[in-house]
Amino acid sequence: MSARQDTDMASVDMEKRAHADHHASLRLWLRLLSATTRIEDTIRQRLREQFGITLPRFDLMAQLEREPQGLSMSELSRRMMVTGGNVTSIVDQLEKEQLVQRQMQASDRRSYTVSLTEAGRSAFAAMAQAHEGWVVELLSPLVASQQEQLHKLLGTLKSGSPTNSEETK
Amino acid sequence: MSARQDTDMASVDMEKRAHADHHASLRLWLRLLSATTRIEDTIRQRLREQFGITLPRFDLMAQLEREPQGLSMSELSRRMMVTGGNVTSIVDQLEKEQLVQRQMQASDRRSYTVSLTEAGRSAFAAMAQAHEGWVVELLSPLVASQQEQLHKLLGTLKSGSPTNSEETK
DNA sequence: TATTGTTATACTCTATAACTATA
DNA sequence: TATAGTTATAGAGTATAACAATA
Repeated sequence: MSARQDTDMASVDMEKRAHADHHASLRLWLRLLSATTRIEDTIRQRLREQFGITLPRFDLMAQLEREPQGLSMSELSRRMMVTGGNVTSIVDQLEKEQLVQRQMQASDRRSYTVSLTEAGRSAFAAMAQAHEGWVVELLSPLVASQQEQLHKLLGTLKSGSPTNSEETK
Repeated sequence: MSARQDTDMASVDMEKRAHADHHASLRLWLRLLSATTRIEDTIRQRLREQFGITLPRFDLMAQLEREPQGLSMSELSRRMMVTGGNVTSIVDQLEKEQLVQRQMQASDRRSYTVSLTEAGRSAFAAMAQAHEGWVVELLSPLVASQQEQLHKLLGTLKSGSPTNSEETK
């Protein structure tokens, strides 16, 4: 067998392997998407039914709960990765229900600080507890060691595709 | 050490363990959600920029591509897990762009068969190829064996939480 | 000029419900 | 009556862009 032939065969094998891997990646992605969507939809539905709240509103409250001193609108916008107008609308709704409050900033009169009210804090505590229970329930098909494994694998993915072969800009 | 004490200590340990596990589950869920959302948003954005198509439209075409003989509106509705009116609207748009076609059913005049047109098939082929490349790229931080592992773990999750301890109805 | 936040608008996706035609 | 599909409507979530107030 010549080196030439070896190279040809190897390249054919690599091509086959690449195709198989591509299909495996696609199957993995579809499974990742459907598993996540199923859980997310369940949580969304239960939040609506049991607490009359939507996921973005819950998420905004969760951001505020982690920052007792409050956050500016622009910081909320950045953390929730949505544009400013949307944050205004969510905060408007939550403020109407007296779950959050806007407070003037002495230092910069353009800017507000948004924080949970006392009612908001206790409402969020109840929701967060239920939410955690649902998550535990929905992930329960995996035992603790499997969950740990999954957590690690997803951590590798989280970083944002560092082996990106596309143009950077 | 009495049996009584053993029981107490064990139950305290179990409680601690349960709390730790709950927080681990929550962290896992947040990581699962953010990883999936990041990939989904990237794909959604590229589909829009490069092909002027939305994810639901792409998904509908993907369903049809797998069934060359076509699908009824109600079957599409079932598979895409959205209500009928939405399928009508998506099919309307795709039909206007001549990517899919409605064909009368001889057997039941209430029902249509929707299938890809020739243009739809070739347009979808181009999109699907790009899509697969993006998925491969976005999952590339994980090597093949890790992807396989992830696929298995998600398979356990996929079934729909069989250890569901909540009321069934 | 740049930044913070609001307002106005538009679009997609979704669900519900009333409707038409056919079975 | 029940089913297949359409239409109308409403609401959530999102983005863009114009705007006012302040820096």
